[in-house]
Amino acid sequence: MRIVTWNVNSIRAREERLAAFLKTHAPDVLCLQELKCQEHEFPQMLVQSCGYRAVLWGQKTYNGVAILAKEDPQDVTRGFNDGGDPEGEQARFIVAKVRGVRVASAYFVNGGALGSDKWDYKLKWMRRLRAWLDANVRRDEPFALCGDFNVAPEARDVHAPEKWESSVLYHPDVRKALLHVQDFGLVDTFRKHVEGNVYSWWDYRAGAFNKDQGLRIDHVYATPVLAERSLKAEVIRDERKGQGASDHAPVVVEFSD
DNA sequence: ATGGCCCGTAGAACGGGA
Repeated sequence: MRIVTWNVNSIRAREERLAAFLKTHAPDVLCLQELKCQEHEFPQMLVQSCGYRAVLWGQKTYNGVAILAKEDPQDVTRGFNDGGDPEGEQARFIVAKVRGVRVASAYFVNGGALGSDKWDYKLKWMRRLRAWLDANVRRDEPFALCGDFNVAPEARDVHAPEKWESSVLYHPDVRKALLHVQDFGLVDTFRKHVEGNVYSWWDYRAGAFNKDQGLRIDHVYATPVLAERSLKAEVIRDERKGQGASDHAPVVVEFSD
């Protein structure tokens, strides 16, 4: 069972690439982030013509998450439903069950600038995620937390750690917040299989991709019972190449059935 | 060379991303 996470940076701008990706890589589960569209604008017909079913939580302009699978995703829930967003929760979290595995597609908060309101919201959102895990996931069930975490966990996940330490993606405080999420009992499955400097996001500017100046911020974390089934992991770097690419590349982790 | 882009919403630049 191949699970993929991919921040598409607008689903409508990525329709051709999405169809080609589904045909070429045929994942069993594809978690998408940053749809940037409302539910009625999502390309359901295209997805179905590729042999997939999609469940999603859309939002106008910003955010938006989806889970695609070859069969209908089951037991779908959207958001934390914890009352943590008085003005309405942002579309950043969707969970569904596919072939016995519960999968979450999460779009963590970026965080703007250090010390900003968005930064505070990011850290708070991650604490809410941990609380959601505590209340909704059993440590002995096969569960995968997939998505754009907007956090690079370790120095080897950052092309220039000393420079990025003062950014919202790699600041010590946000790494600590991620560890608190992980301490629920989740394994960074990618690092079971790949050592060294491998990235999943590169800035559009400055030829960052060609210079491989990236960060690994897209992840597939799993409960131990699922993580022990992981067989291999890779970043599909080809998807970041050429015209019309998202600034994120898909991350694939393959599990035994 | 320490800056370089892309997307959606606009209906021109601007907010936002990372």
